[in-house]
Amino acid sequence: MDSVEKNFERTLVTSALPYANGHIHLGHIAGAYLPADIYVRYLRLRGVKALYVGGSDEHGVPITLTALKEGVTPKEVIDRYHTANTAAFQRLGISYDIYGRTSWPLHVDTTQRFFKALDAGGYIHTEEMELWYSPQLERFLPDRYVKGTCPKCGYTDANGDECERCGAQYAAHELLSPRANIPGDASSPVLRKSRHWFLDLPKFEAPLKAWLDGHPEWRPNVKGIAYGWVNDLRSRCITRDTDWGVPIPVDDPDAENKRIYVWFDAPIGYVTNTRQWAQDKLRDANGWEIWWKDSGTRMIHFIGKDNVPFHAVIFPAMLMGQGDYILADNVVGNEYLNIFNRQTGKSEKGSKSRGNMISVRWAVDNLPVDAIRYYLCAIAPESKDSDFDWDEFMNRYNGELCDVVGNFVHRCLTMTVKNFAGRVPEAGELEAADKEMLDAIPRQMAAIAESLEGFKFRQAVERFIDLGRKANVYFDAAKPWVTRKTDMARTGATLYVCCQVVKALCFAMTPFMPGGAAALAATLNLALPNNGPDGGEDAWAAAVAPLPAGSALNAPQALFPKLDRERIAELAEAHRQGEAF
RNA sequence: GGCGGCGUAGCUCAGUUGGUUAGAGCAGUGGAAUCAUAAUCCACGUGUCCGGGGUUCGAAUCCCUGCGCCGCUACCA
Repeated sequence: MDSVEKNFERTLVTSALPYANGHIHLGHIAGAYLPADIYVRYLRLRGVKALYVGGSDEHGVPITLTALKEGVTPKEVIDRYHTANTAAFQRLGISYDIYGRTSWPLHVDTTQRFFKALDAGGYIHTEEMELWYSPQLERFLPDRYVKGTCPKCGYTDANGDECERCGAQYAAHELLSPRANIPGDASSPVLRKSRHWFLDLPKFEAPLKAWLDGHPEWRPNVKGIAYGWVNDLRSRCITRDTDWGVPIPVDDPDAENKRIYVWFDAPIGYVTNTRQWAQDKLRDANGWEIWWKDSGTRMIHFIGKDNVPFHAVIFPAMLMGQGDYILADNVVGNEYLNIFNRQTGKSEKGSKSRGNMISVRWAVDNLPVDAIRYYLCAIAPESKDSDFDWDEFMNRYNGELCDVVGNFVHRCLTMTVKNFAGRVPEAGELEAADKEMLDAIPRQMAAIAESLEGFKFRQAVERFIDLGRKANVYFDAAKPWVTRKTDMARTGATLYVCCQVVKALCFAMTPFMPGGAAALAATLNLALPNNGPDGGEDAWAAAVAPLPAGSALNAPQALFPKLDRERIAELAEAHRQGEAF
């Protein structure tokens, strides 16, 4: 909590912009979205000024190829997925302050400003390249859309510039028997010359190293990948032969049929969307600048590991080239969530061709949101890949969230409401065990906060469950159902203490399970704060203040209904049949 | 090939800057309890800390090396 409050006045949180060429799935959520959302919800509870920015990434060649295949316009493709993904995030409770689009007109301006500043700084030059061109489609093809025979080992399914089998890398013209890797394109691609714009990454080597050296606290996987790049920087092509993207802001006929590379403009989308937010919400065209240019802003990127080079090397270099932008304080890169296949006993990478993806829209149609959030947080792939497994999903949700925490809350509130007329009892005389339990509350809350602030979400949710475990032990030892028969004052003391735990649990669960938290807050007649980017009261700190004796309680309901084994088996089977997308 | 991450109990994983008999949850066995969402609590662990070598009074932790899994390798977004 120190680093959040001591050094920074506000926190800007971003989640990677999902590509608007498909539905988001649980793998995306576990890595880049749920941890970010939990973090932001925590900051808001603490009253920290926090802005959470996301949006759709809507440019690039793959979208145009999807449009081509379906016989629709690229605009129709991005509208479809932007709408679907916006709804999916909303239903899962991913609480963006703004979920924007790189197709917004404002984004052309932001992107071109970035490009021009880099150009003016001498960080951009042009080079002539030889690229694959499809005579049939009359367009250039990125390497991923060209296959052929490896010149080194003869593998017939080699990529355009690299062989998956023998690992060889080669120039485009060395590939044998090139063919387009696009359904419906039977032509043989040919090489054509094309002039492109390059970002001079080597010029940023020293500042990038200094910046990375200043952040030893980052996750090892992120630092490893970032240093790997920074120790061998090369210029990077930032334009493409396509008409779907931001026009290159140069006065040059060669730029006419080209656009800025989608990977250059995607992270700039964070800036655009902040600008749009300031315009819409603050009605202040300059209101975004404090979030990007003031040293009091702490910027945190949440991404999957595939995104590390862009967020820990390229985008920071682009920001450095602007002159007046801040850099990220942390890049929280996650590994991947795989799918565990019970039939084979093996972990599988999620892929469309395998049909083993679980889309968010399918998940929220069939499962409680809190259950999804709980499980995905509990297995977040923070240091290595993890597996989604149906049996584990049910066992952990039922056995931990429902049985340990949910049931504790329920047994405590039920007894209290029945025996004390729906009010928190008087504390009366507290014994050693009571005081110990009360003392454990702030201790455990601090431990959860420490985990969250260190981006250790699995640990945080585990510590949350631990508070429930401690409470059950206390409850069992105090035996209020026994003392009730002989000593109502003692029973009242026990339940008073338990009610304090329940209140803390309510606040502690808010970032992870906002649905359950809202239901519990209603039962306790507590108001959870609704802080926004302007910050507010530190409700997390207030969570450990006691719920006064006499406070009215409503009849409790099960916060987290248990999942039915047969229903889960049905869903697992549907998933196995490829119906979960 | 180069680079990075990971390898700890049947399973999933924790193990700060090297320090007493290496921990938790789940599963399993036995017991207690009956307030509660048939939910809880207590007891029970002979683990080659992936193998090998080294540094050290002392290594799961640091160094070297081998093996295994995963990923990246710059035109996949």
